[in-house]
Amino acid sequence: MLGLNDHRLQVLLGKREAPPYQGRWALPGGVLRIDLDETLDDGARRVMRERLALELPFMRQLVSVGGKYRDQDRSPWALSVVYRALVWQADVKPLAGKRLSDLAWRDVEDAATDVKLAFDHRELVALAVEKTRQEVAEMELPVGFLPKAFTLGELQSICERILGRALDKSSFRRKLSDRGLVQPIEGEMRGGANRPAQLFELCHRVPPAGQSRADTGTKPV
Amino acid sequence: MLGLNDHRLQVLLGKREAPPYQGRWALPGGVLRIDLDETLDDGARRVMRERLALELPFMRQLVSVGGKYRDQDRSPWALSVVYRALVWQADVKPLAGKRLSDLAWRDVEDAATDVKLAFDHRELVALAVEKTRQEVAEMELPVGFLPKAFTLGELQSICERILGRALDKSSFRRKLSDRGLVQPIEGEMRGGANRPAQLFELCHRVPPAGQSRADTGTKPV
DNA sequence: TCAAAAGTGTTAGGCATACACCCATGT
DNA sequence: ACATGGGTGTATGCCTAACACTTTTGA
Repeated sequence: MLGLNDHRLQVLLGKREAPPYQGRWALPGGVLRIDLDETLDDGARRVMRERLALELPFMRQLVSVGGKYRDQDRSPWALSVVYRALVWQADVKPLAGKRLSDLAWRDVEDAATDVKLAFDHRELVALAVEKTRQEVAEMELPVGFLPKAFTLGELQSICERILGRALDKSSFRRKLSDRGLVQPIEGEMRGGANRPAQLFELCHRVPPAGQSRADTGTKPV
Repeated sequence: MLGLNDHRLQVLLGKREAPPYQGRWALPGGVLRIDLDETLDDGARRVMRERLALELPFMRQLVSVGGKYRDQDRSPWALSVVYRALVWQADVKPLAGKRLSDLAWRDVEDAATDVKLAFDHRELVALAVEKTRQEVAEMELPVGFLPKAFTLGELQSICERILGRALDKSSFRRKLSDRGLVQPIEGEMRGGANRPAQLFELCHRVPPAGQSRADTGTKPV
């Protein structure tokens, strides 16, 4: 669970109440319920719903890890399917139920280098951050993470916070329009203390029949 | 299991003897043995070893799929962790044991569009091919798939067969040397019916401390 | 009038494609 | 001699980072 606030990208960690790794920070998770979950994705959504009372549209399976010694105090073999979610921290009121004594947002840079996390969760955090940044760098916009309407400045700021670095305004906007990812709405707004900004929304249509950008790996010879 | 022959990239399919999907072609698989497999990767290796009597160095987990109705004739819930392997067809003598009545190599283009494959295996084939091609296009060389020594012509031919399209010789070689992926060996060879070719091997060292190519997503501002 | 953010245009350089060209060997 | 594949150089064009510039509002 990666969360964005006004400043930076963070990851939600919980402190484990019981062994293994008692007292260590870990990624929150849950167990699959074959009576409730029709698919893996369903299970991931259910766990998030139970924990956060929130419907998460932008979840993505990252990897599965499993092994004999993964959780040997409780089971002879354990398999975890790792999902990533993206949320606004402001939208979320996570509650430390279950087996966690505490919950906290932690900077991703921190967590990805903290060798004291439980299990292999440090690597998992690093993987999630890397994948997410790669997606944003390639302009796969974090759908479901965006409001219905946003200004280009806001969008850029979101991407910058996820990437952890500044972007060039002009290049950013050209890329957006070249690939036809967003379109203006007719109600402009956002006039805080300066020039008002045009509002945009996502284009969910297929790239409009033309050519522009296929990118299915089919490069010319 | 993707296999390369002198001409093209193919995928190994088996014909199912029993329901579900009796008589349909499917990707060969096996069940995890928590008494034998210490990790998921171990399990994947063991299944391949049992089926092909071959140690496969270049396996990669692609995705996990699971659901209530995935294999409902045999189990109320089924989870599959999908791996991809790359092999030389010539090195492999697969035998149709277990629950398969037949085995065959099939062109990947074919299989990835054949709606009659069992389960969701058409999508899985398409995914495996896409990922593999993307790796090759980005010059993540198929390690373990290459002989210890090879000529640049051979390497290019391998990549071309995987990608299913021709590559430019000059660009291909420049990319290799720019990124320091291969290095020449001092014993040259391969003089069939024309000029002999220098033999190369992979560089497994980290990019030699300099800068050249970091590519951890850290682009300049 | 000034600050601050929106919005647009231009330039320079890196990278990859495409192509042209020589080299060495067996037939 | 010539066909075949090895090996190398070069130019064109695209994409993008970098930056300069104008516009519009509130204070």
